[in-house]
Parts: sequence; C-alpha cells; structure tokens
Amino acid sequence: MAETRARKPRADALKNRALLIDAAKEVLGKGGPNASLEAVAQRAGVGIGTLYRHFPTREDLFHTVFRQEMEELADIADSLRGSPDPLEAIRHWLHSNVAFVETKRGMLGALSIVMTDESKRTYADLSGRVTSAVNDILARGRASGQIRDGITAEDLLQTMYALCYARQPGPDWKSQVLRLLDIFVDGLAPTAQPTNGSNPARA
Amino acid sequence: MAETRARKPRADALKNRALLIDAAKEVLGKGGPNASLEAVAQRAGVGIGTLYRHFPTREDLFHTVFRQEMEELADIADSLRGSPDPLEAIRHWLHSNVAFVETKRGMLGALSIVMTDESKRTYADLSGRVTSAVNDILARGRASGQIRDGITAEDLLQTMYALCYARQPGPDWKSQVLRLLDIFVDGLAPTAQPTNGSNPARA
DNA sequence: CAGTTATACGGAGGATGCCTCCGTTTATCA
DNA sequence: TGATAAACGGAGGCATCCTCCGTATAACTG
Repeated sequence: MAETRARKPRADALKNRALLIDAAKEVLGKGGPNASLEAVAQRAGVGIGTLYRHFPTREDLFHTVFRQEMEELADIADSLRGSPDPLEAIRHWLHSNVAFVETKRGMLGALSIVMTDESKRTYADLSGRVTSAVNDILARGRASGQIRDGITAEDLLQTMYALCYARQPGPDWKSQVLRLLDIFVDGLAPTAQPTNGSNPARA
Repeated sequence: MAETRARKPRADALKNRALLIDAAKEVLGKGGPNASLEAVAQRAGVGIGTLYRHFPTREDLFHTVFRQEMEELADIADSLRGSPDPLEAIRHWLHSNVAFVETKRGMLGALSIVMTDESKRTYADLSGRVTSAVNDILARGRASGQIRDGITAEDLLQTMYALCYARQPGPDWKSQVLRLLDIFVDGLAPTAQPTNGSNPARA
C-alpha cells in the first residue's frame, strides 16, 4: 500500500490548463481543426511545451474542449424526458443540437475526429446520459406507434452531425439542415412507405 | 483583337499533368486530404514546382481528381432516368453512390473541400447532368404521389455525402450508412407523419 | 534543319508548424 | 526556510508548404 497520498496538483498547472482550454475554444472554433497549436499556446500565454504537456496530441485537446461543450447538450436531452409527444421531443432535441452547433461552426471539423475512433470510451459517461434520455423518449415513441423499431439514439446523433457537417456556412445553413433533418424524422415513422421493393405491401 | 492564335500546349506539360492526376488519385486516396503534396510530385516523377504550376492550390488538385471520379456517377444517374419505380430508382442511385464512395474512402476527407465553396461553378456541367436526371426522377415520383414536394437532387446528394462522411471506416460502415439513408428515403413520402405537432393526426 | 522564343521543368530555400527535450523556475511540503 | 517534485518555456530538429528563378526543351519560323 505504501503512501498513495500524492502531492496536491500545482496551482499554476491547473490555471494554465484552463487557459489552454479557453484559448483552444477560441482558436479552434475559428480556424478549424487544422489551426496552429502554437497559436493556441500563444493566445493562452503559455509556452508550446506547456500545451503539449497537458495535451500530448491534438486529439486530446479536441476531446477536452468538446467534452465541456457537450455537457450542455446532455442537459437538454434530460430535460425532454417527460415530454408528452415523443416524436416532437426528438425533433425538438435535434433542433436544439443544430442550434448549438451553429454557434460553434469552427468546431465542426473537429467532429470528424471526436465522433470517431474510440470516443465511446472517452465520452462513456456523457454519452450514457444522452443515450439513456433519448432512448427513453424513443421507447415511448415506439409504444405509441409513432416511431419504428430499431432506431437508436446514436442513429439520430450520427445523422444530425452528418447533416450539420456536410453543409458549408451560409445564409441558409440552418434552415437547410433543419429541413433535411425533418425529412429524416418523418422517416422514423413505422414504414411510412414499404421500405424495400421486395415487400408485397398493402394496396 | 490581334492574333489570338496561341501556341499548341507542350507535350511534356500534358503528360506531366496526367501523371500528376494519377499520382494524386493514389496518394490522396490513401493518405487522405492531408497527404503530402511533395509525395504526389515524387510519385508522379516530377518536381514539386511542376505540381504547383499545374495546380496552384491543394484544392485545385482535389477538384481535378474529383471531377474525373464524378463522371461515372453522372452516368449512373442518367441510366436510371426511365426506371419504372421512381422512389426505388432514387434509392438505387443513392446506394450506388455509397458503394462508389466506399471504394474511395480516402477521398472522403476531400469531400469537405470539394463539396463546398464555389463548387457549383467548378462542376456546373457535371452537376447539371446529375441534377437533371435526378430531378426528372423526382418529378415522376411527385406525379405518382410517392414523393413530397420541394425535394431537390441537391438535397439527396447532400444527405448521402453527409452520412458517408460522418461515419468512420469500419466493418459495418456500409450497412449503417445505408440503413440511415433508407430512413431518409422513407421520409421523402408526402408527410408520412404530420410534419409538425399542430396536426391532429389520424388515430 | 538551325535559330528563336515561349513555355515548362526542377529543386533550392525561406517560412511555418509539429513535437521533443532539457535546463530553469516555482509551488508544495516538512 | 530549505528540499524536491512538478511544471514551465522555448530552442531546435524535422517535415511540409509554397515561391522563385536559372536551366532545359518543345513548338514555331525561315
């Protein structure tokens, strides 16, 4: 056992870490995922070595920044748990996400890094909150016959981010994304149309 | 007016340009959009200066490579013009696109560059062929009541690329993308479900 | 075919960014 | 008030970007 009593983390380390995260939000949010990390360090007022000590890889920095942003989205999902109309709750939640993304456009590029690889592990807790809340709503939608079987919270997130990501900033960005997203949500209904040619289908 | 009679382009220039495009297909297709351009020049067996003379920016190179790949997709769209079931034709075309994208995974990153900015102008002709064919199919779908109003070819492309792009390579990549895409296609039906909460809906 | 010239070639080199390494500084603890 | 573990900063080696310009050569001309 020995003494596991570690020394308290140094105050300057904590402060610099926070400074770096703030700087990263700004610089990466503006310059996209290829922004210079030296610029981030400079904006934070620390040396480049300090940045790399705290965040050994570019991904580490993205993950940390992104986690902070995501907490808010998890809260929204929670707040919609008891909503009376599940399908509209889903729609509302997705729209909120889009609105949120809208303000962080520059971070979009980072999504391709963040939403991939082993982010499941990195975001297990947050992801759990969101997934649980959304799946809860989906289950109620299935029960009420509004939503087909086999849809997961991940499907929704995936599609939403995909649509946000693919569309370049522009005057009609949001309305276009929402329009396509609504079509997708409409498609969540139980076989709105026979899904594939092989099905005899009702006349 | 003077003499606009220009000199014939030099043979070596044409040859090197072709070599560069081939090399770019390979190197960019493998290494993604951040692959080294010097590696492209090296593989083509030309100097880096030659590469930059032909393609002043990274985007220029992407555009050129991509255009060649896209011709094939335009052909598929054309071939589906006369298909008897418009909605299934749409589905089929989208699936073909996904299959095509699957073989060029490395190019996916380039899409964010290619599909954005002023690509309308760069691809006006190709885009015209695709758009015209797909819109033709869409129109027939509207006429037969299978497809709602207001859907454009661009909507479909946008969504498909978005879904392809957002999902990381993996064993189930294709099936997942196709599943989400099918949901979207189902959503193309005229208000499969009342689009917004205000409608009383049928019991 | 030889001379002229427009055009293209190649790669050196300055600029920038990545990341590592290590001598110096400083916060914590006794 | 020391001792020391922890953190700091930035120099420096390496890679890539892109420009610039002296050299080479294909296309034209007589």
